Amino acid sequence: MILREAVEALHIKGKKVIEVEGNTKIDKDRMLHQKVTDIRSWGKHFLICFKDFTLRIHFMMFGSYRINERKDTAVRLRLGFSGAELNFYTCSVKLLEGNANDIYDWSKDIMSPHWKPTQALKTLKEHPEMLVCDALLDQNIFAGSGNIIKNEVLFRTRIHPLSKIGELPLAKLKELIKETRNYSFDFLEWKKEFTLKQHWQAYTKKICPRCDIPFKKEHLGKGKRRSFYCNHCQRLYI
DNA sequence: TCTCATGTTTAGGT
DNA sequence: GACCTAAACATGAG
Repeated sequence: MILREAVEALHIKGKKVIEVEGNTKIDKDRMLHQKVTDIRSWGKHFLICFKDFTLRIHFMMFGSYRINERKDTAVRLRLGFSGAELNFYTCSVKLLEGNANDIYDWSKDIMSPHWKPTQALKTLKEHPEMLVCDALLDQNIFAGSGNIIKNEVLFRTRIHPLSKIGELPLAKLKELIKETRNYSFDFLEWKKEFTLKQHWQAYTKKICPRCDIPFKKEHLGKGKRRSFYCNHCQRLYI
């Protein structure tokens, strides 16, 4: 989102790529002299659309970018335009064939204006055995959510990470969905202000700010990702 | 200096 | 095929 907004402000839409560089294995020359048709994002994917294909950038854990400046480290992909330059580092780069609208379901992107909570609800109901800690990391349900968001949303909604989706009362399930989007917007604002870390209530925390007892820290769910939670105030639905 | 982690894909095993 | 695990990526925080 932050990157997309920054790139939109460059007004490269309609402009042609005049320089490509970098150590990516993709056929980057395909973008040379091609006109950018759109700048988009879906979850953690950053997309630069061309007429017949789309460039997809995913920053994984350690990716970074620079706009109109360069880092000393090896560039994975550089796109040059007249008056602007984009540099991407240590990221996953891919060319997707066809139109992005045919590839991406925008209603699953938790920050999109096209986001549909009913869509998330429907998919969740199809997986009653799924653990909430897994659901909040599932990009097919909550595209854009990640491990920080998972921990913070479960703390805010007072749901234990090992709760089963099928055991949550409907109202609680709806609250979970709503709060995932809510927190994502807070996340975005705090990230822009460089105050994200200060606002963490659960993630990396040792003590529950609500009841002052020690948090549990465990690696839970399919991906064994870090979970910080309070055994006292986060209820286990099982 | 060392370990771990905002994430995903892929290769391999059972 | 379903399901799991480890590896790879490679930087920066604590």
